[in-house]
Amino acid sequence: MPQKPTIVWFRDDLRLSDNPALAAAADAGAPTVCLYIFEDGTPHLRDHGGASRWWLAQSLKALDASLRARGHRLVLRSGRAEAVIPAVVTEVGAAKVVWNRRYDAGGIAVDTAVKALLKDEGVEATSFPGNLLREPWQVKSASGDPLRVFSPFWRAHQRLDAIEAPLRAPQMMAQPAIAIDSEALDSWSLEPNRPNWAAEFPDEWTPGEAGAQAALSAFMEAGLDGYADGRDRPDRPSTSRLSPHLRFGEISPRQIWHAVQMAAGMDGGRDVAKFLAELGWREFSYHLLFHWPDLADANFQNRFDAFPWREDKTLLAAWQKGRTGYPIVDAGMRQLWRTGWMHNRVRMVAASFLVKHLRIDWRAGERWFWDTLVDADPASNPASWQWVAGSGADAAPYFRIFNPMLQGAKFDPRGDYVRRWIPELADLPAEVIHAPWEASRQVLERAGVRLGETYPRPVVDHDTARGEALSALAEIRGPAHA
DNA sequence: TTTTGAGTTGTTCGA
DNA sequence: GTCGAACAACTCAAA
Repeated sequence: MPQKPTIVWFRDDLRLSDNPALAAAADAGAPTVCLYIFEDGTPHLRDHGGASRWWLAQSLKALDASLRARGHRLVLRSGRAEAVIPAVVTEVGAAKVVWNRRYDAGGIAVDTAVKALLKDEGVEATSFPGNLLREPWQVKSASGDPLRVFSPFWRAHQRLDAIEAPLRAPQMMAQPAIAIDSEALDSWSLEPNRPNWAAEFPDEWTPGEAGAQAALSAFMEAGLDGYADGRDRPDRPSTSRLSPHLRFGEISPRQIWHAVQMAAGMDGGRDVAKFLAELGWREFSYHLLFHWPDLADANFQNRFDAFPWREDKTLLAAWQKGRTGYPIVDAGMRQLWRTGWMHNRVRMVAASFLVKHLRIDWRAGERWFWDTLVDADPASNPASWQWVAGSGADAAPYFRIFNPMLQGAKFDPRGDYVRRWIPELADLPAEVIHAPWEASRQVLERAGVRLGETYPRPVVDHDTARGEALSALAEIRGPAHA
């Protein structure tokens, strides 16, 4: 009598190494069925955005290829997990289902319901921690409460037990005896066509576990040294670009943590500490999402419920298309559209511009990023938008309004980043490239720039917009009301 | 128990 | 030119 199979339910953990659910299944020696469910359309779950759908398609192909190299395959199904899981359990006669946890309210609700359904059927269901360094509820203040400020959170996080070493990919996984139907990936229409706006994505990215490991190695070779300062420079390749790999769990934070610690020796150093703190921000975002489940919908500070946001479709569209007339903002928005990613420093400037200069609700920006970022993350995206808006935990001071010209001059001093993404400004000298409207007529003419024709004039005046933002913020000043 | 100081990412103004 | 102060309100931990 062969052992009954175990179903490994893959979600945002599309990797074989350091995958606790997969390792547990393999160690138990039962035949392993590797399953992915496309759950879009499930109520209270957030559907993938467009760029995420592209990445997901590539990542599923990569995972399937790795499994096939081991004589396995990835079984694809779509629909609601509460229906799909019991159906597959019946089809294969599984005795057990395992998965790695997720932390958004909708996902938790689905997983809890699935677990209950399986229990009723006498099928074992076990979830594992695999996608964070620590479970969100493990980090607490001295009084046992969740933390709302990053620094105390990160200190408390680091005071806990050492981070365990990552798990190896399973050597052996027994095959199920029967063939299992799989849907065709193409039938999900994850990849765009007419137009194929992702045409340039493959030049930028290698989704999948091998691509993630390669990105980590490349970063440790070239980017980690000098990271503390270099990470602010969008004109340089000095960030890890691991975010989409982490988003889909092609690499675990624990693998990154250990690789970087190993490379740095025990004492670390400023660059390593700064980089690991970025993992800390991801942990903090999940901590917030777990304890405040409506993070993507509701102002963390409810006094912002009274903020006089502007509904202006024209301005929102100008921002989305990279046509605000502020080069650093537009370069970022165009990088986002073309590559599915934007440098972190520019994200802050572009987000601040939408929220403060245009006074458009941060949720509109959050949704745009959700749709266009390959790393669109259910925790980091809303947490960071709220941080920029000033409505979030650990709020930025309300008076912190990024000046796009100063930010450009400081972090893209030669203008190379702007030139790369806004070719119509490529011939402008560095002195005026972050404020073309201040250039003389001759300089503009020599560079072939006609403001209002080849490149927009600023959609708002910085000083005016700043003043208006400050008075709008003054309106909602004062203690938060319960 | 109360107090104190610091808190990812900034800008402007006036001396 | 440089430099420090000012720009809220609140959380958290150390003293």
